[in-house]
Parts: sequence; C-alpha cells; structure tokens
Amino acid sequence: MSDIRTEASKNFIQAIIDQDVSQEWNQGRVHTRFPPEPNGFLHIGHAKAALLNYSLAVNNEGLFNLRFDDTNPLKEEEAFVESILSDLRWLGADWENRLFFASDYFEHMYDLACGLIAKGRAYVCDLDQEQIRAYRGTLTEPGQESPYRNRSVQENLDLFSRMRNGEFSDGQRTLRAKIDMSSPNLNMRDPVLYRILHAHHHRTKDKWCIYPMYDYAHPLGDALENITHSVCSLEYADHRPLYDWVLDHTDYDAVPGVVGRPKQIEFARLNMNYTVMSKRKLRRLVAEGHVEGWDDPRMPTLAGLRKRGYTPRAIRRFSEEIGVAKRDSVVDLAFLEHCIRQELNRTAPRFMAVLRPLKLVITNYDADVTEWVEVENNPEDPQAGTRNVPFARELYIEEADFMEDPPKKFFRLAPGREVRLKGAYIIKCEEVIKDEVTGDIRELRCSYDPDTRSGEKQSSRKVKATIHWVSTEHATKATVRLYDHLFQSENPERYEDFIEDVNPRSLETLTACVVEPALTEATDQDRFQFLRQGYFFRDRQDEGSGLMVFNRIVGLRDTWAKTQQSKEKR
RNA sequence: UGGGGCGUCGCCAAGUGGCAAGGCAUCAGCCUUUGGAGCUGACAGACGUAGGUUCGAAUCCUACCGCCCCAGCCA
Repeated sequence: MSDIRTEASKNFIQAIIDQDVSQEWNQGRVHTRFPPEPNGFLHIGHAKAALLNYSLAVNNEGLFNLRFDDTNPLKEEEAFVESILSDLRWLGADWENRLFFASDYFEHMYDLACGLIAKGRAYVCDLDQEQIRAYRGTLTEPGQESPYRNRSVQENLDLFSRMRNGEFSDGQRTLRAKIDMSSPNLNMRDPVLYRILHAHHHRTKDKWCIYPMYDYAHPLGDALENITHSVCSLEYADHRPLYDWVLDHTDYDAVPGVVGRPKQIEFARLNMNYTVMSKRKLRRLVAEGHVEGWDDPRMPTLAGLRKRGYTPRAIRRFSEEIGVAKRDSVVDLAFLEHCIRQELNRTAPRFMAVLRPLKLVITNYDADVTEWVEVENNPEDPQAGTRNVPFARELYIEEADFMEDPPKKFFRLAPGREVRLKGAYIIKCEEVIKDEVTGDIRELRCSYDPDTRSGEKQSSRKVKATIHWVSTEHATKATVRLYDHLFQSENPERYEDFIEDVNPRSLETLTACVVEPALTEATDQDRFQFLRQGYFFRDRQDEGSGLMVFNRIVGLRDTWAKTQQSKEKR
C-alpha cells in the first residue's frame, strides 16, 4: 500500500505524534485503531477515519488495530461485522492479526469496575432513566446528587455483582461513576458506566446482562490494546475529561501486557455536499426505498462506491488529500470525482459505446465491406497498445452528436457538415430521414471521403469534431446506468425533511446501448472509458446471464455541456 | 444564558512574529482524430471584526461577532 505514505504537509495530529515520539512518550510507540460500531455500513466518512488511523500508523512505523465497538447488543449485528470487514479489506487498511472486539474485554472491564467501586469512585444507582435525567441538571444549572451516591463499598460491590448475575431487570439499576454533579461538563455528572440489558450479544451470546457504556469501555479498550493515540471525531472532545478520568482511576495498567497510556485526539469528521452522511439518514433512504440498498451506487457508503466502480486507490488518495483539521468542513463532491478521474484517465482502456443510438448510413460505402480500423487503447499509455474496430456502411452514432439546427458553438454533425468518425473517415451529413408521423429523426444519410482514413494521406485534414460510433452489424447490446447526485441541493440537511431533496433523476437506466465488439473480450477488466462520455464499471453482479451492464462511475469533464447549462440559467 | 471546539480565496487546506503553500472549482489561451487528457496564465492587496503590543502580526494580547457540539441507561 505504498500510496498510503505521503509527503503532504503534515496535519496537526502528525505534529502531536512527532512531539510524542521525540519525547519517547509511551516508549516512542505509535499505535492507532479504528473502532467502528457494527450497527450499519461504513461510508466515505468512516473511510477517512479508518485511513487516517491506518496511515498515521504506517507513516510512523507504528501499528494499527481494528476493534469493533460492540458494547450495545441492542443495535449490533454480526452481519454488519462482516460488511465492515469486507469494506475495510477492500479499502486496503491492514490490521494484520489485530482484529479485536470491545466485548473481548468485558471480563477485564468488569473487574476494573469493581476496583473503581472499591476505591469509592463508582456506585450502584437505583434511579430510573427519567430520574437520572432530572438529577443531571441542565446546561446552565448544576445537577443534584443521587440519593444512592453514598452507599457503602460493600453494598455497591454486592449490588454490582447481583446486577451481573441477572437479579435485576433492564433499567432497574446502573453503575455510575462518582465524579461531580456540578461539573459544567455534563459528561462528568456521574455518568452511567454500566446498564442492565438482558439482551443477546452477537459475540458473548447470553453471558452478560450488564453492558459497559462507550465512555467507560473505550478508554479501557484503548489501554488494553496499548493504543497510544486514540483518534476520534470532534463531538467526543467533551468526553475527553471522562476518558482521562477512567484511565486515572482504574487499574488498567495492572492488566498483564499493558505498557502505556492512550490519549484521545479529536478531528473534524468528513462532510460532503449533495449527500448525507449519518447512519440514521442512510438507513432511512434504504428503508423507504429511495435507493436499492446500502450498496446502491448513489450511496456514499463504501459498498455503494465500490458498486459504482470507485477504486480503493482513489478513495485513499481522496482521504489523504482532503487533509485533517478541527474545523467543520464540507468537501466538494467534485473533488472525489476528480480523484477517480485522475486515476482512471491513466489506467482505463478506452472503448466506443453509443448510449443513445442514432442510425447513420454511409451511402457511398460498399455494403459488402468491413474494414478493421486501428484505434489506440489509451492515449495516456502507449503500452496499452491498439485494437481493431470494425467499420462498415451502417453505423450507430450518439443521438446528441447530431443537431438539425445547431447553435453557434455546436461543432458536431449537422446537415451539410463534416465530422470525423474516430479512427476512421471524415463523413458529411447529406440527408436527414424522419419518421413521417412523429417527425422524429430516424436516420442520417452521409457520404464519406475515402482519402481521409486515419493514418492515410488526407487524414490530416481538419474537421471541427471527432465523434464515436459503433458498426450496427458488429454492435453488442448493453445496459448502461447513469448516476447523478442523490440530492438536488448541496445541503439536504437544510430541508425540514431531507427526503424532499432526493433527486428524482439520480438514476437513468439506458437499455438500448450498443458497444463495440472488443469490449466483450475485455474480460479481465472492469473499468473503462467510453470515449467522450465517461468512466464506466462493468457490474457483473447485476448481469446475470443477459446483457452486459455498466455503471457510470463519473462522466468526463464536459465543457460544452457546462457552457450550455450556464446559458440555460441565464 | 454553562462547558467544549472552530473561524485563512467559492470548497478543502498549509502557515505557529518577517513580507499569504498546494489541491479542487472557476476563467482565458495553446494543443488535441476523446469539446477528455496535457500545457500556460489568471484567481485572498489580505487571514471573522475592532482595538493593542512590535521595526514588523494570519501568527502575541484584549474585546466583540459568527458557526458547530453537549442535558442517551447510543456510539
């Protein structure tokens, strides 16, 4: 994964690490982790976090762990563990043999909690959920101490073990840290450490009926794994004092193998325009059928991006280049698109495909002849070589490449106008055949100039445009799916209900497309540039035994379309 | 209104007292058998605002303004 190491200007976390290493803090080790909760699919924002942690480790000769934060059996599922694992492997993050689960440490965490009780730093509280909320106070008023706050160590120990033994019902009691009910930081107002949940856990099954809260489990999980830098998102900054409190008062360092102490560092998580990034919202898009699933190519999920045709390399590049900082930001989707175009321009073999076919007959070309013209596979990469494309009297061209009454700047085909057919001849449009009833353009009659075949004497003659084409006789049918932004506005969150902003034209399925025959033989590849149109991903998953199916990853930059659009706006 | 975080070009983002990197986007030109790619050039007179310190400030100080997060037995 050589592309993960970069020389980019260093971010503030790397600056912290530099200092820590130089001061031999934690023996100068760097050990990071990515801690997903298995309650949904990973999205591009998670990719940023995972890759940040991974590259921090790689760039500093450190280690990187994957740890599932599975402390809430009510929301977590084995299926999500599987999807996260495969997404991360696909992305290229490598945790080697260090795959862990917070639930691996439940026993240690329980023991450590007993230690907290013994030291008088935690107590069993009988207040119910509403009461705890009422006692917590508000942002501006201090809370009140629980009447159970001063139970004896003995009683707390007894009660806590009975909680574990299942003697109480869900929600009946909690274990709380004894900190400060008047702290201006609400997280420090005697936070709940353990709750009773008679629930089946995907890993520990029915062994436990009490589960640790994130704020208690996370620092301990980090500590037990000898994590040095616990990188998380901004909203946890308020939790850092609690993170440190747990480490301060718990005897985690007595656990065999523990050699240091982690610290939490927060960064701003990724936001992007024209999409939503919260699991809750993504779940709704799936549940309400606005998309076809978590892996719908319009989704910002890794599964979606993968099905769309994005490469892990492009996503890595993206997360590296957007940088890391602490200010809320919204990255332009255009930058993600830039990253995949940049890669595919170098690597994707080119083919001709006509998405919306218009028949074209070359009237002065022999109907019995097929010429095989040579076309380069990738002008950016001479090594890619050339292929032969069959050229004949009847062709398909792109509907949009002809206009009967063209505007000024349109320089493709029009009545009486000349254009080059890529790799073949210059043709001239002589006649437009229309449907007698509807008036729709049915066919173009053209003449060709035999002296202008690519590579021949007259071939240097200039025409205003070169268009792509496919011989009707040799055409292979295909289905092509064109994707557009999932949302119409840059910030769907601004809507009272973001669903209102879903783009009704985010998917267009074209079933009458034709592609050149050589594409059928490109069985070892999945990503192509369809000349003049964009980059496409062969979606074998959806092909069954029928037609080839291609998903448009991203279109080519199209300055003509762009100027047309801005004209429309005016 | 308590606490925490943040404010540098349309969007990301360097810069940590010495004369505002880079990328994306945008615009212009060149080139081109992809209106792609490539190449060249333009693009913050100023770093939320106002004061102050200093020979010198985006960088230090003060005040103010704005945005984000926190009152789950979610993570």
